[in-house]
Amino acid sequence: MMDDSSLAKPPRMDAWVRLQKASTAVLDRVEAKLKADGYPPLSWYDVLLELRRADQKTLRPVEIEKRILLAQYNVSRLIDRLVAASFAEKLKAPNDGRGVVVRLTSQGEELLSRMWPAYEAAVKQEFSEKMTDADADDLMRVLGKVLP
Amino acid sequence: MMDDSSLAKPPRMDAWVRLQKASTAVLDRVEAKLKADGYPPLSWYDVLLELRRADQKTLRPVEIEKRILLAQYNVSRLIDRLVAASFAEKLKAPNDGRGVVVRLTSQGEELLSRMWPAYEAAVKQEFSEKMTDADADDLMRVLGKVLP
DNA sequence: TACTCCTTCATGCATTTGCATAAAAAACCT
DNA sequence: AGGTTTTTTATGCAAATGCATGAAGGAGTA
Repeated sequence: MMDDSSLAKPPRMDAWVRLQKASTAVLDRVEAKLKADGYPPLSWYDVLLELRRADQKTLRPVEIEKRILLAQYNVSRLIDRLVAASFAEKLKAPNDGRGVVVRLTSQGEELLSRMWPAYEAAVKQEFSEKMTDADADDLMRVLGKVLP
Repeated sequence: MMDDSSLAKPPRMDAWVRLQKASTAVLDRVEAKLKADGYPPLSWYDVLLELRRADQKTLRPVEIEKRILLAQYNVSRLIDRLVAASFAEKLKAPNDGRGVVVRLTSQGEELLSRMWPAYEAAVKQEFSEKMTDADADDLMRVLGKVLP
């Protein structure tokens, strides 16, 4: 992940490499646990959670795209999968002939409730348990600097 | 990415969410820059770099699998793509009839050299520049706790 | 040796992603 | 109003990924 041509220690490049390794390692393990328990991918959870938080439990796809980190065409297809699984429904957007509106269904809410304990437990075991609150604050502070 | 059912602040769950968002956001931007300059994905760079570091610039696929974070079948196919692009070559492994050995080619080395400045610049702009060395040390320390 | 088990690597098939583009309505001109 | 640009969403096709499985050699053991 990095060159070693410069002999002076480049702590920020090391940090970059570790950031990528650590985050994907932990994410892989958390997703693996959820899948082992029969749950869908975390991206499903993320979208449904945004819907639950939203006014009327309803969002435009564009809004979903802004909140989670997915390309437009991926959001479009993820929504279709959620609809096919009855966790959300698609309605015509009022006041905008192009648009669509996605609404959380009761089955979607039920999935969120059922999934949360497993999700929380997995994150706890793979992540939270291994650090202190002060560590978490450090992460929040530093990572806040690189966000959009 | 998280529930809000508990009112007490859960700083470590927030940190988990931010870790995922920040790392994918920055990675996306770095990869986008590299692609815009006509370079292959970072996973190619990662493998070639491991090869360059290795004895004889040669590694078994299993070793690659351990060093980077990819499933066995993905490593197998990534290697095939590298070979097809002449950045690496596959040879029969000595002393192991099953095995294969992957060796960096001169074109692979050349790609590494050419790609490094673009890669470093992108990481600098999207990541390093936004924090201090002390911040990077904090990241190293905390993320080190959650690694394998 | 013969048997079983493990490791290493590849691959067919289904799902997901990326890329380019299309279609349709809105928004913004002049 | 008429014309151009932008926004919103979907989709065909190619590439990549995940999953299950297979093939073939190595390792251990009786």
